[in-house]
Amino acid sequence: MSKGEQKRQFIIEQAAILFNERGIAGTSVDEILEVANTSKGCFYGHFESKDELAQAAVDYLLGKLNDRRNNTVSKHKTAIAKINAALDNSKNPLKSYIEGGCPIVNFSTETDDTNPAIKKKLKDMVDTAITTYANIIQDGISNGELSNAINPVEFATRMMLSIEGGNAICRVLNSTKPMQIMINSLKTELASYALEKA
Amino acid sequence: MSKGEQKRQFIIEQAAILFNERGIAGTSVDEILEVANTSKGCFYGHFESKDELAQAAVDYLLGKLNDRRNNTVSKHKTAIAKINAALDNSKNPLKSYIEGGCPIVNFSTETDDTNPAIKKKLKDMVDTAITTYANIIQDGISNGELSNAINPVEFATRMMLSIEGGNAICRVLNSTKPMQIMINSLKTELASYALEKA
DNA sequence: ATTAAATAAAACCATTTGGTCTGCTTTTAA
DNA sequence: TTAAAAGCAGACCAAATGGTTTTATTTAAT
Repeated sequence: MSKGEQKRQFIIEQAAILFNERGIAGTSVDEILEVANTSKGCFYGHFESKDELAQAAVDYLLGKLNDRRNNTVSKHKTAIAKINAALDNSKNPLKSYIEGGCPIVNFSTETDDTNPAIKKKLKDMVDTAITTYANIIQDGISNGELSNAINPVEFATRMMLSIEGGNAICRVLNSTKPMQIMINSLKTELASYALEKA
Repeated sequence: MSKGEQKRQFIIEQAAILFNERGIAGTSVDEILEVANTSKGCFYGHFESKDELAQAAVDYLLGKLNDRRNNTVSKHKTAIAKINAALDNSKNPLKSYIEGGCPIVNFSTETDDTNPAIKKKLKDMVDTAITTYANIIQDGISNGELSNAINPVEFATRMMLSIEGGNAICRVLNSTKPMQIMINSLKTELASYALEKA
């Protein structure tokens, strides 16, 4: 990676934090320059506009989410272990591995009516996540780990909803408890579908 | 209500829609003047600053939420009917009775790091809602409608999480299905705690 | 009819916004 | 080693921002 590419990447990463914390409209280019330790000349040498940076920053954050999920899931063998581990990824919404919390819920409101390109990125991300979880559960049914009484898409959807809701609510309440309650509940429910090993 | 008070209220209501849709930082005073059909002289006659209006707009939106919940809940007699009706209030996140969707999740991100006064309002609102739902369930247990196997606070918390998550996810996906799936699931779960009438 | 409140219109201000341009410095590849 | 390319700092800009004030007109209550 050339020096320029490094700088560009650094700007993206630093801006992503601000965008994720305060929103895109709520973050000025000057603030970005400050945290990225750079100048306007440099900035506009790398990006055509603030919006181009916003797109890149969202890509970066969603990519991080994606990597983390794939990584987590691939570390485990059984469907239950995979889902449980995925849930645990969201254990602490107040101190997330992504500064500022989950970008899906963070950007959804702001971009819903104003930035269709980013909205599309978020949609794809949610679709991918739900599909991933549903497939894991479906595999679990197929190989006899889980009862076919569980509905994969339904469970995956509820899981996604709860995680995102948990992110928002926990931040508002300044407490991780709601998320913990919800994770435990989903884990218990999932375990109840486990079949005895024949 | 005097004419001036009417105008002030009208400005609040119109601004609330914009704030709720695009965020506070994402809405300019000039845009507000336009939708409220008024002038700066009039605006600053009623509000000291944009922030004062933002506070008032959030109060207005949360008040609407509160009224709706109280109204819904009081219309029904049994705990199950009350909770089910409350859930149905969020049935269609894409066409909510509050334009722009649920203000809790809409404002939570933007104000979390930037506006402690509004953050506090949101927190109080969430606390109130969870407590209300938990009390309804507790009453249901007390009067023999529900099994004491249900944990009121836990159920109320998960309910709140799911509703808010549903609001965000449905808007991202441009579909009401996730919310419907979740509502049905919670209704079924709640029904499973119903005791036979002796 | 009188008076006070409400409103519109517009000029005005300081600051901030996103963005451009010039020119100096550093990389980098031949 | 050196020249071209890339990177970068900072002055600069026009437009928009939030906010203020003045002046004049309209409306509503007494």
